[in-house]
Amino acid sequence: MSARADAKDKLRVWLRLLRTTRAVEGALRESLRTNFDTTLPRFDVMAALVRAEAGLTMTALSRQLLVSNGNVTGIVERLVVDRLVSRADEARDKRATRVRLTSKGRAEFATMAAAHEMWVAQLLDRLDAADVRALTSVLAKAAPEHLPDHLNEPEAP
Amino acid sequence: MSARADAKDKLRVWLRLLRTTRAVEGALRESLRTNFDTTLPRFDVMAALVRAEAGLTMTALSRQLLVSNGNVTGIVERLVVDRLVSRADEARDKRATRVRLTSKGRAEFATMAAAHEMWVAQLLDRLDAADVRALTSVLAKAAPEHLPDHLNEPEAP
DNA sequence: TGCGGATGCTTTAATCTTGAAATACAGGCA
DNA sequence: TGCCTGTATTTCAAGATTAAAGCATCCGCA
Repeated sequence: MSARADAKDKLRVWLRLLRTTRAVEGALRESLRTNFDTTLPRFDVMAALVRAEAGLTMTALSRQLLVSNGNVTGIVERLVVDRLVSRADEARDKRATRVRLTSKGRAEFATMAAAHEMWVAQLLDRLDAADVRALTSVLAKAAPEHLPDHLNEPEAP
Repeated sequence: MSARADAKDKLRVWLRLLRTTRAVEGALRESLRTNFDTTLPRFDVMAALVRAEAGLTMTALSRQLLVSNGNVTGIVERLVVDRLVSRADEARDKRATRVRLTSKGRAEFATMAAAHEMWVAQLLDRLDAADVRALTSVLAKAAPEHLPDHLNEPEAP
């Protein structure tokens, strides 16, 4: 196959990927809003934090979510106001802040996460196990780690 | 496989899908900014318009891009200021507006689209033809048309 | 004809998002 | 020690995004 045809096929599949992702994201956003009165970015931040018992720095958060540093500041700020996360000075590095889920945040996230998992399963209802495996393996090859430099996330310390 | 394990696998693959899409989108956004001093939403609107010789209404645009109607108003407004698209009253329906690429818009888009296609091909470099086919067929099953109602786009008149 | 619900669009407030600039601190090295 | 560069974070301006409200128009139907 010519490089030109290959590029066209990749463009087509990229557009399809983008469209599917947007549709699923939109459905999840709507569900989060109507059921829990919250937003996708807030959910994403809490999801990143729930696995980090000891909390994460702002930079670790922004790298994990692939969003800008300034963006995280605002989302965390609003979560702090709602007492869902807390901030504490990092002992070893006076520049850094350690962000953690509060117990309230942990409790609320648990409820939302269960619903979220169910919604995703419903949205991807038509995919069978083989589809999921195929998708997983293709995405592994195209994964962010293989993309240009500035998108790469340095390994944890 | 249990429904529960199935749900977990779907959640995992969804997170991977989201992350990959974000990484590619981020790279494309950066390339558009540094090379053409424009943004992804502007590019998306122009891409939707380039295939519609006769133009599109605001609603058709917002449905095609899966974004809200109010959002399109703002993006088109800025494109009009830059003389890349034009607005005209729709003859048959006084509520509607028909948006078109100007010749300047068409020319600028042609240049950007060529680069964009190349960038996408590079970003998806590691996928071979079989991967692209597999991805296409899986996404076809999970496509937006199969997602909840409010995400569906009614067929053209 | 005229009513009533539906549709197309814009506006608004709130949130999200980015990229760049500014501030503060860290760490290596002369 | 003192500087220089790099890192962590916040702030800012501009743009993007949504949901909801409001206005104008359309269309089916009594």
